[in-house]
Amino acid sequence: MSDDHDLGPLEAHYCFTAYKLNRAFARFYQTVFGDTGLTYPKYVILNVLSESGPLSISQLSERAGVENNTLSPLLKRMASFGVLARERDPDDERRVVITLTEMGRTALDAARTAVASGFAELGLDPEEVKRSITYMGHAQAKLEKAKPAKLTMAALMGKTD
Amino acid sequence: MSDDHDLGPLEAHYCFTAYKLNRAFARFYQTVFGDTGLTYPKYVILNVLSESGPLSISQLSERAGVENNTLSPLLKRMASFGVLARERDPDDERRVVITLTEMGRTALDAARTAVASGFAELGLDPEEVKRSITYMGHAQAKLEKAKPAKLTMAALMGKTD
DNA sequence: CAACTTTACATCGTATGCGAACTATTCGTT
DNA sequence: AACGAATAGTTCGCATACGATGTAAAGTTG
Repeated sequence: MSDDHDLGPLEAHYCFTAYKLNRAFARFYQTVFGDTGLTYPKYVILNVLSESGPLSISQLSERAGVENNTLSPLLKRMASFGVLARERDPDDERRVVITLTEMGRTALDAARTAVASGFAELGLDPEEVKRSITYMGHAQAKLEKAKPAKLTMAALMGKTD
Repeated sequence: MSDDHDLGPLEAHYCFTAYKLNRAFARFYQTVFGDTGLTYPKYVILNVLSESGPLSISQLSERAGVENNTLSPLLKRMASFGVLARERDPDDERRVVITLTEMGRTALDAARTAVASGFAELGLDPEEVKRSITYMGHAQAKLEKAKPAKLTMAALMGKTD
């Protein structure tokens, strides 16, 4: 959609811009990762594990910003691919500990190099990016605190009672 | 993930921030729309149709920023819900023309009111939002032009040949 | 007019995201 | 020791996103 269109308030436009930017990034990563089986969420997880060391699924959920119910199947696929290992914590069997494997480290190194190479050619303005990150962080914090009223089916249909 | 973590270059951080902001917005809309069956992509489509009048699927794809192969099933669901109508163009039977129904207009009005109400409570800084939109637009344009090299399976596995 | 190319849309297969509900384990209270 | 609450993770069902492929219709060329 051209930016001539007005989706309503400024927030709606902001949302739509974030929607398009997110998918532009998704496509960029999809192109870089090609047919390797790697995806952006998997890449994020590998990075988090590389920096933090082994984590429980809940900890990983928190650091990677991915829901538990998204992580469970995702981590199972990654484990069967061989980039990480899942193990029940013997001290607390509710927990599963996720550890990067050697193959995972190798894959991450290669992925990081490919991504960095692609980003180097983008030519983004570092000052704009830094400011944008800060502003987006503000917006995200406020959105997560919001408690908007729910639309009902009756209201959607224009029925008043 | 806390922003202490460094995903690598500034671009990677930017991507992760966009990823989280997009999902924060998605959740916000999901909360507002509740069990009505409405979703953010459907909301965008209704808005585009409301402002542009009837469009072909390709035109809608372009204005809503949604791929044709995502739109086809989406529009079928929306048509069976009753908010829009699909009709083959008699002049060019390759094309399907999408038209908002009266029910669609009513639903969109209600949705816009609910969304605006939720946004009104957010308290975002208008100047930050405007700048952010501009910067994100720049980034999106560059990402869409990028032609990054693809990672191969061999490179992922650390094999040199 | 036939053959080929292009365009528009649809389907397939697989990916993720998330609300809801479920199962298993641990912790706290009585 | 028994029971309920809380925690951790899993599964279900449905949503979207998109590369690849397929079908049908229109346009172009010789």
